Amino acid sequence: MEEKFLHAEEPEAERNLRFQTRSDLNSTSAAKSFAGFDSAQLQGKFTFAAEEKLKSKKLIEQLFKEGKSVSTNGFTLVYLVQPLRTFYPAQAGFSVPKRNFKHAVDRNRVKRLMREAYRLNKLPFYEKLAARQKQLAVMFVYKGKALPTYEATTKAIVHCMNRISIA
RNA sequence: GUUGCAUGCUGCUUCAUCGUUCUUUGCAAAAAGGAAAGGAAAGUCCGGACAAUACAGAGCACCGCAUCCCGAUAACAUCGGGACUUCCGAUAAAACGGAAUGAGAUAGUGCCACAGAAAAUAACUGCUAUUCAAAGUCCCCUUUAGGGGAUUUAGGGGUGGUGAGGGUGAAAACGUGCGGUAAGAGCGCACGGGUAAUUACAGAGAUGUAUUUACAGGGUAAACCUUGCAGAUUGUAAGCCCACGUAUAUCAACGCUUGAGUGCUGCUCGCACGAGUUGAGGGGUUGGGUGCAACAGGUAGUAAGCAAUUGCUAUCGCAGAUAAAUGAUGAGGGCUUUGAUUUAUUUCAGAGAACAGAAUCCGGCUUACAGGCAUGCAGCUUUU
Repeated sequence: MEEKFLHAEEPEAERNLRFQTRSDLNSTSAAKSFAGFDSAQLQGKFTFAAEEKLKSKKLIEQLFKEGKSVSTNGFTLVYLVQPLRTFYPAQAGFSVPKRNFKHAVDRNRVKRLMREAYRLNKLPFYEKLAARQKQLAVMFVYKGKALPTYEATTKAIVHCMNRISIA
């Protein structure tokens, strides 16, 4: 991936400098730049690496404060256009409120289903974002009260991702 | 054989595809290999380890505990062995078995559903004394309408006395008998029972037996509370380190060789260093590492002990996330169950799989739990 980035065109790299944060510059980790993203690399790979997860507490707070949302069938997708410290076009998190599921076992089950659905269906979403040179912070929240099935979850997640409109 | 209850153990499995976290090999990358939730990980109710802060002593508050003896343990409110009290079961009575039986209801306050007159001390009702009115009966006087006296009352009103008769309740003011009284009452007496204390004896002790004295006291302390005993507070988001960042933003105090402060120390003295130090406030980071996975450690054997448990030997390395990994999907095999089928749990088809997810770590306790296995008890049934 390192080499691929070095081959990237000069003007495009320059243009994307604004996506890099100060900490990126300090660590001089060029691999973390969004500029190096190439969807062809991920073709046929359904990974979900640590860098694709939404982990920063600050960012999550900002997301819920300023983000827009789309929902289907109890699944809500909160998203925010925001420069990230990764070369992936998006970072995703999954959440299930304690209110509807009392036991941790059930919450974990729903989160795992959502993560699986996202992992297997994220590629078209990534390509769409990469084409427009945008990075997105994304959080899926399940607000239903019954345990969803695998099929229903997949359907809803894909539907949510398709409905997002990026200015 | 079957059903139920109790206790203990167990807590489906294999493969494929695509992933996640940690880790090993590797300079690195790519890649390959290895490991990855529980008996309760839960509740957070106790006890510790670890850490920071505080600490002369005493008291208050708060929180917890509650029969006795011995033992186990790092420790405990836990565990083991034995004993006592109370209650329940069992029995003719015991023996025996079981128990969320365990300071105080005689310090005080509160509460006691439904029913019942009434749930704690009074009222109602009843009983009873007296009185007023009324009515009846009898007698007397004047007279034909009244007056006076006596006496009576399952009825009415007033003033007292009385306490458990009211049969409802989980529980009704010690029980039975005699006396006593206007009527009654532990008001008195006899016998019996209860509570508290004294003394004696038995016992290691809880306690038991006897004696004497006093008392009348419904239950509830898992309602507050009282007594005794024990306890510093906080909680791994503790704490430590690094990075980032501001050092002359600003304000205050003390000090600049007449010595602020720092180090040594628990403190004082003393010695050394010595020009800044401390506080407020503002700004920045809200990242990474460590804590943090080797132990009161697991497994097996063996020895000691009634047991809890402990010693010794061998062997194993067994989660470490942080918006939080340990997964998703598919197929098969066992298991349970339903329907059909068969000589046959033989075959076919469908359905189901509990409670529940590490968050610093251990020892307990409590609560939840489908199915399976083992043991014990009880009921029913079959055979002998």
